[in-house]
Amino acid sequence: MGKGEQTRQAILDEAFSMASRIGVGALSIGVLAERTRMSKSGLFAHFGSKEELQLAVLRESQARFAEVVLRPALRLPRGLGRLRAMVINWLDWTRAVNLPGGCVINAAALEFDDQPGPLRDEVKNSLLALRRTLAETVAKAVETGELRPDIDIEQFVFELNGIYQATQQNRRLFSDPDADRRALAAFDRLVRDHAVIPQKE
Amino acid sequence: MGKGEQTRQAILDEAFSMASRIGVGALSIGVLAERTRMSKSGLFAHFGSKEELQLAVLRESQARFAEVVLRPALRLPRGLGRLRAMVINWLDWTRAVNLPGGCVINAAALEFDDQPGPLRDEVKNSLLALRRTLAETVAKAVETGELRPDIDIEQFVFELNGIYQATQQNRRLFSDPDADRRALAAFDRLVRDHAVIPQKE
DNA sequence: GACTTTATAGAACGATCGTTCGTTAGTGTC
DNA sequence: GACACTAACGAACGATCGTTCTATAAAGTC
Repeated sequence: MGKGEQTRQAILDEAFSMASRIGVGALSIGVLAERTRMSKSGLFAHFGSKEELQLAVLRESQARFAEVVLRPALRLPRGLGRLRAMVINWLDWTRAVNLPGGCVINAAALEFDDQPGPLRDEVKNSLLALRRTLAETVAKAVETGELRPDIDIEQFVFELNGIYQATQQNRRLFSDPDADRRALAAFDRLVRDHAVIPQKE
Repeated sequence: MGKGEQTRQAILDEAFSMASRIGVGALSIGVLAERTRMSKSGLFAHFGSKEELQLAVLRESQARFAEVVLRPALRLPRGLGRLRAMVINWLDWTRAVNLPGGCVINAAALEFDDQPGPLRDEVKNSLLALRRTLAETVAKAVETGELRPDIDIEQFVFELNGIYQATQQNRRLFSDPDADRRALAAFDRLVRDHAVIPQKE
């Protein structure tokens, strides 16, 4: 890795953590330069524009997500176990990757959802990709015979996302110590309602 | 209503709609003055500080929410019907109140969840109040004998919030026409799983 | 070690930020 | 019609914004 690539990565690291706290939109080149002990212009040269920097942060986030959440889960045998692992990784991946301020992309989704442009597109594609992966994982739990073949997979993913969002809000805004437990309870109910063998409780 | 109060309200209207699109944090006094055809200083005088303006927007949002979502539902007889009405009002209250960019407070929750200060506190209190109202409404559906007496009400509200968040993301970011249907499906499943008489499908 | 390429710094740009000040215009009261 | 009070303005403040230059220092290549 050349010198340039190295500092670029260092900048990105700092930008990543900063964006997690204040949002991608509120990133400032001046402040970022201060934190990385560089000149504004020196830092700027690595990206060419603020928007490009923001995009880089979003891509960085996506890459780490794939590394920390998806990859480990996809190494497990397909089926409910893999799905469950993926969801659990997802629920607290921001801890695993040292993101003090929560998922950058998820926050950006609300920030840019009605501001057309490259940033919004990047966010959209990221989240769309995640949904596809989740959908495939659910589909495979159908193939293994653990989930019913007639389930609405889109609906299933929709509800998974709901669980994630609710968990994040409880954890981050309300510091709720029960957030994890609630998330798992919701997930279990979701699975139970779509399992092949209906289990009375 | 005096002249001052009148323009203050006009400013707030514009700020409200603007904040819904770009976020409370990105509000700018200069831009806001332009849009309301006032001078920056004239506008500024009504609030004294930017933060006070932002707080006013959050309070405005809370007031409208109570008016449009809670009040109509609370006039219905207590029980599942009221709960359902409340949730339905909640799900698209931003349309009813002409908020092109989605709920201001909900967006602010993600924006400020790790930035301590008055804004965060205001958001937190708003959402906490909503949760309390929802919890009471659920509790009354237990009293009427429609929901089981042993249910975990906090968990129920947790999942309601998940449904809301998922619906908003599907609608706003992905322009999903099925968002409403999915939300109702999730709500019905939630109710069914906690109803007094377990209904096989 | 000379040479080319890359990386960083420094200074300045015009624009916008939130805020302050002094002043003018408008409104309501006696 | 004089008076007090409120509402709005215009100009300016210092700070910061993203960006563009030009120049210097470092790294990589032969």
